[in-house]
Amino acid sequence: MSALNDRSLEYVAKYFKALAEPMRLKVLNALRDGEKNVGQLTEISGCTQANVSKHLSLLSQYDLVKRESRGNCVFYSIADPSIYELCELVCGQIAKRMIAEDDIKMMFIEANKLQPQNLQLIEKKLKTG
Amino acid sequence: MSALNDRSLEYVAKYFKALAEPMRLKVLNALRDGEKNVGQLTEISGCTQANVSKHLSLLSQYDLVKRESRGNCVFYSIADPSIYELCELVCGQIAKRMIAEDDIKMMFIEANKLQPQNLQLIEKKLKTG
DNA sequence: GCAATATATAACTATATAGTTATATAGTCA
DNA sequence: TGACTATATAACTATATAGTTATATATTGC
Repeated sequence: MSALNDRSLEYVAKYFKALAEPMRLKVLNALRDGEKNVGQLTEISGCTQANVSKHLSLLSQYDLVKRESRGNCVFYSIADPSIYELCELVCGQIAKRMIAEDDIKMMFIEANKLQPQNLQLIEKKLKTG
Repeated sequence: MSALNDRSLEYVAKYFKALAEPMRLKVLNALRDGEKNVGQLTEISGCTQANVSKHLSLLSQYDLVKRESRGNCVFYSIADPSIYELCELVCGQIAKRMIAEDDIKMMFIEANKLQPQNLQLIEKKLKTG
């Protein structure tokens, strides 16, 4: 990434964007333990089949998943396991942050003698900064 | 990422989203060789100062950059160099793909005895799949 | 205090896209 | 062939956000 031109930056950005969706991450996560068909992924994801298909189409477009139709079904699988490295890197950083957040929460609770039920308020406070 | 709940997935997705913008990648790239102030980043990015400030604010929110105001200026720097690992991973995958694309282009040109000027048509074709 | 500079924010527009429902397409089995 | 199942797509709505211009907020030096 020493001398990336604008076109390359757009390409990289689009790649990150493909991973920047909770539902798509959920699908990719579901494919960790092997291929699944659209029906299974629909059930796991908890949203409509149409939506899952659209996400799979996008993931396919970026070569993040492989598509193979067998009989009546279409099976999807991870195209390149190295995307999990990406996720792990991100998760590592986020884990640190979550722990930090939890620390803040604990301190907040201590300091204000709050009931755990009031955590929602704190969450809100943390979100808005 | 073995048992990520929905909240965690959202968190990871948001993190990727912070990196899913060409302009933000440009800024991060500009910070590779050390801190820069907003004015410098504005010049490098080629967009308005307001826009750069907004992007920096977002990057700051995700702890991707550090903020330090000295005198009249505000200097930003990379908070955690490991984001470049992420980018490198992505770039590696994209590089493969770009080369593949170029190969297709060459074959296409050969096969159709096209003039290089007609590359736009091919680009379009490749985009639409 | 006042002018000048640097950065941040508010208000707005335009665009992209996640999600929905309804429908089309393709494969299976009688 | 026709009913049935599985997947993909079209059309639409709602929402998020990148970018803009104009303005507010600091900070410096006079």
